[in-house]
Amino acid sequence: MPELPEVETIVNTLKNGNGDKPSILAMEIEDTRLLWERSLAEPNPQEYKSCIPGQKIEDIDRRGKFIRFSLSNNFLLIHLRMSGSLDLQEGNKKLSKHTRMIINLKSGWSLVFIDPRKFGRIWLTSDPGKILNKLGPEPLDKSFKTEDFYKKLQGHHRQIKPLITDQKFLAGLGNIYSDEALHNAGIHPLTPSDALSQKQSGNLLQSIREVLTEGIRLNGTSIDWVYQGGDFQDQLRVYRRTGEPCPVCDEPIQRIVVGQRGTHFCPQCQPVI
DNA sequence: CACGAGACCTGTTCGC
DNA sequence: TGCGAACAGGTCTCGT
Repeated sequence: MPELPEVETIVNTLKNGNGDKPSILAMEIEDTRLLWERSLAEPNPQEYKSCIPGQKIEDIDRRGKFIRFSLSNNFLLIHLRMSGSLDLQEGNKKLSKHTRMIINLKSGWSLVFIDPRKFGRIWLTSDPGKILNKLGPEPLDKSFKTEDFYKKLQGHHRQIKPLITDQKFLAGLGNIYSDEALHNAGIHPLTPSDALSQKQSGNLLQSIREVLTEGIRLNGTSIDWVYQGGDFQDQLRVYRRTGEPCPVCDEPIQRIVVGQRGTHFCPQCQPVI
């Protein structure tokens, strides 16, 4: 489900609080419950349950689509994959049927991991780098330059869409924002990465940054039951708009499958190279 | 190396 | 209305 803007929104909400919900920072963990064991990637459930209590949540941040909680003694990483969500709830609230893990806090609040499709994963580790260091650069990192992006594109001969959604190549883009960025940049999703000019590469990186920044500003994209509270769905130009007129040229938006993902583009604005 | 297919899962929407 | 197919903000592993 969530891509970079949705994960960023979730992290900000937990960190700063939101209306009637407090910040989770500095809260101390009472205990944890694991309702679907396979959600836990590491360590084993017994070790997990014994290591968690008593630790304090000292910081929360995002790397790619991973959420990282810095605890007193180690780190909790959560990847929401397709359908995961995190919510800070009052301890006595009735649990959703799809709750997979709960962390009860001494404050009386509980951090609840809900994940209907069970694809999400949780790691408790003292070495988060072993997981996070595989990720490519952060697209919004200003030290990541256009020339770096161009060189990286030239280093592969791959279809551009699957390449920019490959987390080892670039961290954080998924199906929605890649389709939107490619449309914004006027690049066909099947274009070979090393066929892009310097100018096109620059346009693409700029488009990626624009859609992500706007996505974050609007708290992410809410297109169905999976993620609520965002407004970027109103800005979508091609994603899930098959047959609708392109907002730029009125040509009907087409849907094809690329790298096994539904892919939406305008045949007029995004010509095949 | 690049790419497609199949797995992992459950829920919603589409098409006849 | 009903029922199966298609589809869904992701990623891994295997075969070609």
